[in-house]
Amino acid sequence: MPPTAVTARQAFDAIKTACSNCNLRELCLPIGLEDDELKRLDELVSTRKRLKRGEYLYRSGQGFESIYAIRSGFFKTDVLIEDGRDQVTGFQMTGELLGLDGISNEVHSCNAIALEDSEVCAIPFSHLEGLSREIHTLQHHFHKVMSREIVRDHGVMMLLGTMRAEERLAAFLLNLSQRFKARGYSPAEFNLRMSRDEIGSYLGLKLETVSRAFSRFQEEGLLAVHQRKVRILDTPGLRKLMTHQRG
Amino acid sequence: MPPTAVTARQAFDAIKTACSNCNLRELCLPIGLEDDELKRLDELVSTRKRLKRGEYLYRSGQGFESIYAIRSGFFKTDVLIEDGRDQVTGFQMTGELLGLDGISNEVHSCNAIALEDSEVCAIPFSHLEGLSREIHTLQHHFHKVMSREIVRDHGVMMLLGTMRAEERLAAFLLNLSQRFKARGYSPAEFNLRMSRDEIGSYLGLKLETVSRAFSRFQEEGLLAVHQRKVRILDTPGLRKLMTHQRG
DNA sequence: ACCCGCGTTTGATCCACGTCAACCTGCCGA
DNA sequence: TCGGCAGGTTGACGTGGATCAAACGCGGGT
Repeated sequence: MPPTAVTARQAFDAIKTACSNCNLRELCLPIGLEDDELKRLDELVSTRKRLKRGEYLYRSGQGFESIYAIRSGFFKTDVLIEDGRDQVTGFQMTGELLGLDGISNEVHSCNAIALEDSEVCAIPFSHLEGLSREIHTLQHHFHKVMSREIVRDHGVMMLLGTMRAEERLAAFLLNLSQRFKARGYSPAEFNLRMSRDEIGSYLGLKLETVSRAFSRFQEEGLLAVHQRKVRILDTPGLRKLMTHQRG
Repeated sequence: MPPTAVTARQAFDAIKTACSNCNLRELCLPIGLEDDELKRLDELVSTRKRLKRGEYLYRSGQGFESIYAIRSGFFKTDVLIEDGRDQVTGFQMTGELLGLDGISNEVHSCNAIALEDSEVCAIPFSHLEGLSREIHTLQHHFHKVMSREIVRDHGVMMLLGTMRAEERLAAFLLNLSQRFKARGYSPAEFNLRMSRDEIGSYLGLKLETVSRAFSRFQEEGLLAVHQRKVRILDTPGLRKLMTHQRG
């Protein structure tokens, strides 16, 4: 089948937003939907949006009307308060949803910023609610996604509340590793999309502490770091460090 | 209308679980429902359950099938990991929902423990999903509740990630105060239902640090504490301490 | 190829909170 | 009434991570 066999129609289909031909459908909202249900989901995922590195997808205080599924790229969400403090509340990658925080008050309660050039599908929330009233599977899956976010947050609370610096970083790296793996990338070698400062903010540490922890892991042969390039050499070692180290 | 005018039927109605005559209906799931919708919600809130102080409502790992609305009492939720660490992830009071964490994996991911004698309404989750497919208002309200939980968790992350001990305690007390107020109790004077250790776990501090912070607030005239009895004397002072104190 | 600037690394010092330990206090049961 | 004890307070001391400061090195622009 030579390239010339690609019709205009096919080219259009390939470009247009559609869950049914998105290779993330096993990762994203459509999980478990039947073909005909998937077609209906296509209808509501109307808008696709590209963002350059550093661009805001939404800002705290802005009106909420859509949630966003990440098609490609990498984001962070953060909260900031008047006195200048800010807390990175999460890093989101391909297939994950952004904007769930906005549902409660119809206003976004954090900022979402692209850490690399990215693309998202905007899903008007009222449409999603409408469709999930009709498609049980979609409804249930959406509830699971929200619940998973709550569970994840509890994990971060545990991390921030009880772990020491190196344990936090180990937990962070293992989590990233596992998520890259789930997306078909190497769990052992990846590029960090965020700065030491952003990692620090997420982990409740200063960038110097993060940097030192990286250096220490390297000394101990747990991983190889060079700037933002990380190669994990000893996953069990990291895991042990994360759970054990008490007293 | 003398007491004898209370019929058996009315007495029964007063006792039986029913959102439509629950005085929490403005606080709890039924918010915004029409009378006829409220009646339908009554049907699904089938079971009421009493718990004594210290009893578990559910445990981490247990199968999930219901969420719970607190009718009266006070709870904590916590997560614990093998090595003995535990993190209190929240304190819940009248009108709040418990169990949202269980939706994601059909298994509870934390423990819920009554901190005083309490009563909850069990809401079978599949029924709730069913009904919320029919009642838009209920669906939307439920989504808001879940989203609010996410936003709350972000607030705790901010607290754990960026605040110093006294700021954390101030934030905690102001939050409690505001929630008591919303329930018609005094925002200035209340009894803590939890120990210093539990507060510490929630705030990522040791009980000694919590105790010292209390003493310091007392010295500074911000509040009067005696054991678990707290009287807030200077709300603006606490608020200032919470947001300002940088450098 | 060079320079400039930001993100990162590394070192020296400081301090908030943790740790350890003693003591206090209100409560409950005998 | 008393004794025991769990929870809370207070003090002395240690330490992990923050802070301050300096130097490094990579990437982008000219």
